[in-house]
Amino acid sequence: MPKPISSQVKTHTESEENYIKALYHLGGEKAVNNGALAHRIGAKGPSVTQAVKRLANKNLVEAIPYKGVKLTEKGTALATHILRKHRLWETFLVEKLGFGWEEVHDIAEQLEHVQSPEMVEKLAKYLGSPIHDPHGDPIPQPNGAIPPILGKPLQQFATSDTLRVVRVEDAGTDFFTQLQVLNITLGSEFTLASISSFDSSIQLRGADGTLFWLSHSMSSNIYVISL
Amino acid sequence: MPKPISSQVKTHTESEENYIKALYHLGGEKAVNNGALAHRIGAKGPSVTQAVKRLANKNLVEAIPYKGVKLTEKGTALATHILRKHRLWETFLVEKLGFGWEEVHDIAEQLEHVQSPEMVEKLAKYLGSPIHDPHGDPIPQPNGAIPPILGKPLQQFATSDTLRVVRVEDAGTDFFTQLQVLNITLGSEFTLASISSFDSSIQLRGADGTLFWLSHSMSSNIYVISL
DNA sequence: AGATTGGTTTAGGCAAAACTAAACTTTTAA
DNA sequence: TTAAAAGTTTAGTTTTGCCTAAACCAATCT
Repeated sequence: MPKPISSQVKTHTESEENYIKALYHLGGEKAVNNGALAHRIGAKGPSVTQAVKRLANKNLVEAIPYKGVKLTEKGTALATHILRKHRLWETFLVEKLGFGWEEVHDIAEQLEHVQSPEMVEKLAKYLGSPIHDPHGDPIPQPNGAIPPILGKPLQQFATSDTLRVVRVEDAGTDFFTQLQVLNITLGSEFTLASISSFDSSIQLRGADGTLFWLSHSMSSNIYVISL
Repeated sequence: MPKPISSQVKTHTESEENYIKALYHLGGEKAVNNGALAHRIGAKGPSVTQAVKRLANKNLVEAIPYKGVKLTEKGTALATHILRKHRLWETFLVEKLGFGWEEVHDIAEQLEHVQSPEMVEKLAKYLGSPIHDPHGDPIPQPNGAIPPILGKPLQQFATSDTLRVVRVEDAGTDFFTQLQVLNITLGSEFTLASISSFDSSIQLRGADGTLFWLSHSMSSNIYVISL
């Protein structure tokens, strides 16, 4: 068995990839400051300063001390590629393995670090080359292009509008279980029955006529289109 | 978006898991010496000595200096679980994504480190709870039980036996491409036409009557059953 | 403007995981 | 049975990636 060496050719560490992801999420083009990055990563300031130096050495970011960090073109390309993997895996976990929305994030966070370009494209094909993941988030394409971001928050619509849920923000387990309780999924359709002028909570009427209220913090994470 | 911290609960590092895997492969029950482990992992002696200490602290192995290392019960359980993941992922890559035999090992080596017991079992179910992977190797079951190891090397059969390929050893890319050239896959059936007394190469007759020779190094990695 | 506050960076530690060189066992062979 | 060869461990270094404490810049508030 001529297989002595584990021939993994990892071009980036997981930590590096996590920083790149965080920067993309927080800033995109714009510069991000140390504190925000530290909070997002879940590390302390000095760890971030240090990590940023390593990333700068690899030309993944540009940093100005005391000012902020931003992704280079190379860094942005890496970020979208990781995001592509993350969202493809989330799609796989939900559509093929039958996981619920709320369960897939942490697993996809591990899977996204697996490095094999061929696998990513075979996976995409296997899933039917989706352009949105189970939460409705756009899946970056192989060339880095980002499909349209669907919908607007419920608040931005008016009473008696007919709406369809096209995207939900990943706002933690409690949010998702509440969605499940209310039987709201991607594609659900409602009419906007009323908006409370007191706390801006929203009342919806389901297709079957049932009425229910959504708190502001719920509705601000639900994105819809008007039909 | 209350998602500041990446909540990966990794109980073992990848390096640790690789050592455990290697020990299982080399020794199973028996003790393994430093050199063999170093060769298998692709590291030098001192790195191994050090790693073994870390593993011993976690009660995954028992080590006697200058004598050897062996897995504890806990270590063996971890090893079979990793092997289960590895072989399930290989099955996925071949059967669902359409990869060839030879391509999947390195990718599965990354996927096997993803830690989510729920995912492993959903994946197994999704694949039809297989007990052998695409190479014919047994997939350890959730309780740690190892399904039967199929077949014996071609050498052990006699002229005019009718045979079916049930397993191939993972002997590197060249071996697999040669199999492909010869159109040999799991389930292929042959009769053993002759055995060279000179170099113990083997001549097979395919179902369609075609005759061809296999070198000893090829045939020793092909496992068959007699029909 | 000057001082206090807040955010950032440097300095110095620690653990994992690899390495080389040197010391130390164990085995083999004269 | 002792000496050389082979294999293993210790000692000390490196890099990644995190930490705390202390120093340092920047922005605000009186």
